[in-house]
Amino acid sequence: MDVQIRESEFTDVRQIRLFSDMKEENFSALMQAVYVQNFPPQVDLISEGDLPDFLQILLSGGVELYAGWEDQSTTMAVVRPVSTFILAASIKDQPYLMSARTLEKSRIALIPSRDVRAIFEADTAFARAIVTELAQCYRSVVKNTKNLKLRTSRERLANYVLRNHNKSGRTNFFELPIEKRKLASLLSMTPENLSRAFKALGAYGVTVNGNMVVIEDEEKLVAFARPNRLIDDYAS
Amino acid sequence: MDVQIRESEFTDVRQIRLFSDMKEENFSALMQAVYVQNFPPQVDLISEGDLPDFLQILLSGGVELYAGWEDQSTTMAVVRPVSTFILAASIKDQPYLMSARTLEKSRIALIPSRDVRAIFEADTAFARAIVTELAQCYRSVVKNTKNLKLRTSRERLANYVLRNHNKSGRTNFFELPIEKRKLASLLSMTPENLSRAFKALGAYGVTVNGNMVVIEDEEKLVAFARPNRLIDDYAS
DNA sequence: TTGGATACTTGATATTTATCAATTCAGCGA
DNA sequence: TCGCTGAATTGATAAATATCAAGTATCCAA
Repeated sequence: MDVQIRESEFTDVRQIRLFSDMKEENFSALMQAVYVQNFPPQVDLISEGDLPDFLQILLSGGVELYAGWEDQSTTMAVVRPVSTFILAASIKDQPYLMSARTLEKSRIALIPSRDVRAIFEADTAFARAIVTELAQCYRSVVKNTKNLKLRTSRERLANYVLRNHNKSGRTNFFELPIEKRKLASLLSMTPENLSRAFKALGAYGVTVNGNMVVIEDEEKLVAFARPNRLIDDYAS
Repeated sequence: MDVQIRESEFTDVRQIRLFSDMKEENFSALMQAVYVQNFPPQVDLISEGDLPDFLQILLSGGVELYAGWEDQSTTMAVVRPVSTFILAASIKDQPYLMSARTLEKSRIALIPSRDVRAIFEADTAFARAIVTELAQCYRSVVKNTKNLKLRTSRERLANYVLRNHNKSGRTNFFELPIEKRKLASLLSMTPENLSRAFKALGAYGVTVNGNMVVIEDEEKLVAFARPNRLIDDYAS
């Protein structure tokens, strides 16, 4: 089952912020402990409540983070390569607050949490990178909370469209990276409501055909969405 | 305006997790840079979007963290002594995502962010403590997101009541620590809706009189609220 | 103690969002 | 290519939540 990490993936991992400044010897030590697995779509990787044995790094594919309560479930985030997930639980050695499953065929590197914590003690650059990464994660969740608390579902969708529009190079179209029902859950709405919200954005020059979203009049959409850097800017 | 930090406060600060394991010399160095200010109620301490000059430590009183978008505003959290706030922004040297104002007469210690970052480099125990603290903050916000996305406003209120009930030693009553309209905003509802939600909890043995909340039948309330450790447990 | 400001409550109504049911559509394996 | 399955859409309705408009209670300062 387990496979060797590929040379190109080794380089990819080295380049993500969390590892880029580490001493070579410490990075090598971590990579010694790594093992890589391939997963088909829709496979559960971790379950909320479990204890974190591994820090996971998504090398290719896509992962959904979701959470449940009673008989409900909601999509919390979507992880794209190359990036780590469930860092906070690994560091604190506390139970996961979210579950994770693959969205597509995915390759994932696993580093024993124990090793992460060990190297953290030994490598100041790594420690600093972890702090930066955690602060970044924290800020992302705060932005998401503001998005949820201050906007209606239509406004959330409009800003989601704008963010993806920018991410995909400001061409006037982009492809939805996830199923609509997952997008609905991510934006805290029902699929029916999402469908109607997309229709409503027609008035601001947005048309949808399957996964394809076309922005015909960015200005109009911006006027409606009123994006804000303290909510929608992922970088800061 | 500025005043000296008191001996007892010095001890209080030393005891919070963030500082408890630091080397004595580094802690002293940080405390050299500290200055303390007294604020009346309803004073703005920081504004979202500003750059973080200081790490702030609430010594006594209470602070509200809030955020706005367009002409709306929402209470994001309430900070109680002794604890730090806006740590993530200070560490990342990025603009605040939230504003802060005093709820009551408060004493606040301010440490220049620069000094915090300097000592962070020098003291491993401090670095580790910051990581733990940030991971904790991150997990709190994730729990809050789950609370928002998975529960109705009544369920959020019921669980809020239970959490405060537990915090206040499981006597069958407690006093609301903030105004109802702030509580409403914290729980993402209108004051009118909060008022009605409290009434609805009457069916589960909750009665409210001014700030006093009485829990007559904990079991009934628990059956309705269905608290969950991955949402409502602040410790883990 | 008294007046005024402000919070809180209550009722009526509007808006937003969810639910339920019925199609329609799209992808995929036989 | 057909037919199956699950996703997406659409319409009708219900529930949750917000808004608006009075009123009532509470707190604080003169």
